[in-house]
Amino acid sequence: MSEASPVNRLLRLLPPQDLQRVWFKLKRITLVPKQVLLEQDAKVGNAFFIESGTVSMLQTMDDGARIEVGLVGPEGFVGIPLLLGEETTAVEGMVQVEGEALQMPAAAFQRLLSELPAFAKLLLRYTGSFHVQVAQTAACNGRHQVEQRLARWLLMTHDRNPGDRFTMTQEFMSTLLGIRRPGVTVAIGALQRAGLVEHSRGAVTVVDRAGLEAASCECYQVVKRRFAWLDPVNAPKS
Amino acid sequence: MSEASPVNRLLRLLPPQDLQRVWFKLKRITLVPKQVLLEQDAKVGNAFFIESGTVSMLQTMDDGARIEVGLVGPEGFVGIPLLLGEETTAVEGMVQVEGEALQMPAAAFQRLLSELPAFAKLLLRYTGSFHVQVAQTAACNGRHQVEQRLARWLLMTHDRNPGDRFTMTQEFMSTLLGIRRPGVTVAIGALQRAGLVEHSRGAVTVVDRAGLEAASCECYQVVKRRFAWLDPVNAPKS
DNA sequence: AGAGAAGCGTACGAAACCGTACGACTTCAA
DNA sequence: TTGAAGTCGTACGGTTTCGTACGCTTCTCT
Repeated sequence: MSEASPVNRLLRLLPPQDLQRVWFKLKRITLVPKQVLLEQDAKVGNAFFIESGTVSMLQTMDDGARIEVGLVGPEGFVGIPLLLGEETTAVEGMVQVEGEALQMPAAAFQRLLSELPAFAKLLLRYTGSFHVQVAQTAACNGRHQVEQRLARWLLMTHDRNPGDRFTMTQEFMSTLLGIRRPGVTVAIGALQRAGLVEHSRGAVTVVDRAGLEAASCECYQVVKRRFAWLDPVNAPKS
Repeated sequence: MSEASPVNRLLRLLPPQDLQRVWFKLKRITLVPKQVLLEQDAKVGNAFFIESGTVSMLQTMDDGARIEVGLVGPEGFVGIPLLLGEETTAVEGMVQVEGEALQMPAAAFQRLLSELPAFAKLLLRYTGSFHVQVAQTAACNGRHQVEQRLARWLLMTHDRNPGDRFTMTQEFMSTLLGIRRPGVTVAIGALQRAGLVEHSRGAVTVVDRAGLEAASCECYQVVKRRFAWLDPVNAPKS
């Protein structure tokens, strides 16, 4: 890889000389939907800085049910266990929307962490924000209704991807939200009747973003504010 | 404080010379039920190493509803935002069961983190385990039933406190679980009829721990395994 | 073109849980 | 002692969500 010009927000916030050091160890890869970056209870072999697309962090239950506990896009990275000194991960990382990532082997990642304090500091701060996202999801799952949660999820996905249309089946959304597939049909139907989204076979389009924010629970805003520190300064969405 | 002899697992796992350094900055305080250690959206003034009792990490919703997203006892500390370089906390820390803690001012805490790599490494690893606890709670809140969740919560509290009896109103439990108060009456009644617990006005007693584990969801075991690395070697509960 | 698979809309009874209310009993302070 | 507040058991209708099933449409492969 020649010139250091990442899209990833964390990498862009690095001091230029640190970025050079980090850049040498990165390999650009393609993210394919349903691709598993972090396998549950397995060793973490790489860290991934997302360049485009989104990755879902999932818990798998004993009965095989899965549910999303966090979402990572170009604002973040996958591989928190490496940063915190854990051998394995309890949370699975699966690609949700196709894109690209910059991959770094675990050994190189950990060496750079100890050599570049700014790098470590940045990733730790991201970890804190991500932690809030997971905590808010826990609260949201406990108290809020399906329609609100779906609206929140659409907004989070919208924030992390260009354009307003996402390839996404109801089946997949139902898994991430931890609900029945027909539950998605009903909830998304309600959002569509309200003129907030449009959906067709295997895709959803955000039509009225402000309306969608009003339809979602406060959890969206709470988490967004926590991530505001790494937003591009002059690039609000739409 | 004279001799460095903490109960707290994190402090006990420190190298002796590091513990000496840390010990000087600690002040022993009493934890009173409902006391707030970390105020939501406020600056974090101190870190707290729990010596006895438990502290709930809570999210407060816009409608005033609260719900627990994590639980800290003598195995851990309160103040993760300080470790990760955040100014404020989005999660409230409130004492759930009375006890004691060792308190350290934020400035001293951060200085020691940079001077004692083993200290920082230990707390980061704890943060990883705690993160799993929150993620599992998110999944649990989304998929599991009230009775299972209550059983899990009783087990987590039991692990972190001596004896089998806890002072605890149904009202308080309902808040932590994010459910109605009569929901607790019903759920705890079912557990009592099954001979797993006994409850009277303002208190719950664990009677059949193994049975309670069977009645809870797998979330309990998943999280417990993640915290096993800091268990006392020869002190399994009951 | 035809068959199969994938994705979606809808329906229905059942279960879980909610919001609320009320009464009984206990504790505590005046 | 007596009132007030705290705590708990119970009940009831209403809402949300579940589990499941079925049929329609669209896509894909041969």
